[in-house]
Amino acid sequence: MQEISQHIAERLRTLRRAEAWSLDRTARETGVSKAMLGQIERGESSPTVATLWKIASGFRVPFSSLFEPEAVAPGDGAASAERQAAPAFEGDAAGMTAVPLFPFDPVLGFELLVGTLAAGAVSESAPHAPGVVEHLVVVEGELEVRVNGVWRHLSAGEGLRFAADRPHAYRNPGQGATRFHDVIHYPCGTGVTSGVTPVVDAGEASAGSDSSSGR
Amino acid sequence: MQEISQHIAERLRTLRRAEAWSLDRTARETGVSKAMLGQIERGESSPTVATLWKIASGFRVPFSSLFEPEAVAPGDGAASAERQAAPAFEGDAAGMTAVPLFPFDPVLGFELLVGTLAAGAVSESAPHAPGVVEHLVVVEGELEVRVNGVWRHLSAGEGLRFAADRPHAYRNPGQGATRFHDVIHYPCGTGVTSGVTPVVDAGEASAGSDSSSGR
DNA sequence: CCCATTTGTGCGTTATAGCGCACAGTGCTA
DNA sequence: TAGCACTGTGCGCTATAACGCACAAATGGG
Repeated sequence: MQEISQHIAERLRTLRRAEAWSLDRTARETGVSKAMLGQIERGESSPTVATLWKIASGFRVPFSSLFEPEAVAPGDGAASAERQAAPAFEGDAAGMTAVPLFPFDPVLGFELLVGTLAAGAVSESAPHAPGVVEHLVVVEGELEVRVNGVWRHLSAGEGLRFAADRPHAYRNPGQGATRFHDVIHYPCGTGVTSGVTPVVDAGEASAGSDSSSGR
Repeated sequence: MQEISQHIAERLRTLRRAEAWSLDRTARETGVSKAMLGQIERGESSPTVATLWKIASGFRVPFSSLFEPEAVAPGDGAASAERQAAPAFEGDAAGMTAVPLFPFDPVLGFELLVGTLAAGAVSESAPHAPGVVEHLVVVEGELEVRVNGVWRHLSAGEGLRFAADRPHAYRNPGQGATRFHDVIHYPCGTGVTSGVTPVVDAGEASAGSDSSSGR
């Protein structure tokens, strides 16, 4: 039985637990037989897309959420609200620093870096994995970004969105250092260490971790 | 035949066209038979999850992308790289401004706002839709954010991640205005206008809307 | 306690997914 | 032209999804 089916099994159990529905009730709400629901939950069957659609409809959740990791529960985010300190200094030979303020979040599929570039410095960036998108916002100073061979100029407060999966570069044309925020989004299912095999967004959903309270 | 299967049919055709693969080649790459691939493309069959997994593996795309709208192609982002100007002024009675620098992007499921708060001002925020997560980064000044009844203090350069689907508030305890970036992520399948029925991200599934589930 | 109802599982049957294979159509080459 | 390789489709067979039903165990009420 494949990993994807294990994930769906777990997801269905979670949904059912959350609603406190019996298999019987779930069958009535989803239009999928009780026996089949049981098979799916035990990972004994690989349901068709049509069946999964019925299930999602019955639970009134987005279809894609059947394949997602446990969403950040309303309480969890607040409970684990983390104050990110100003990042420690970290630089490279090109006069460029790029320090994570919010590390890669596999659920949201993004990270936010604080970058700095010394006056006159140029920094080349190798392509990220396919599908990676960056949004830059200049906080202080001047910044130019080369995308598709074209240098684009950004002043403080200005931003630029571009596909980061091809070579690009940064340079600081100003007299002083520049500081910017770099929001990097990775395609769903990939992360900083991108793999090329399809992954269930669950990532490390090893289950068993919440056998108690629902949401 | 259901709409979901139509969507997957289209998605498979798109993937195959993009790679310029024949059914035969695709069968070899994915391990799914040529005949079955043909059935799926013609919407004559509702594939199981296991089969879809094989297909995604063969095309080396994230599993979830089979259900997503046309992803931004690697080239498109660069071609459509947009320079975002510093936002025009826009304020409210509480001394708070929140102006989009990058408007909501349905593919990435996020938006980035530039917020300002006058010295001493307090601004309450109603809960966003369930699952919405915010990341704040203070660019200039001091900012405090109330999450779960607890005020957290942030200085310039510091950040905070929190679930935004419950009441929260901002206030500026400093002597001067504060400026911050607000990165808002919406759960996949939802956006600024959230829906609770299962939707293929590609389209508008018509379904009775019963938002009492709170998911 | 007994009884009725509910719960989840297993089984056999039905429906359909998934397959290998044959075949008609197409394009290329000698 | 004929021969060959490739392409997508249809068909019949096999495997499995999905089902209804029976049943043992659990639960709750009188």
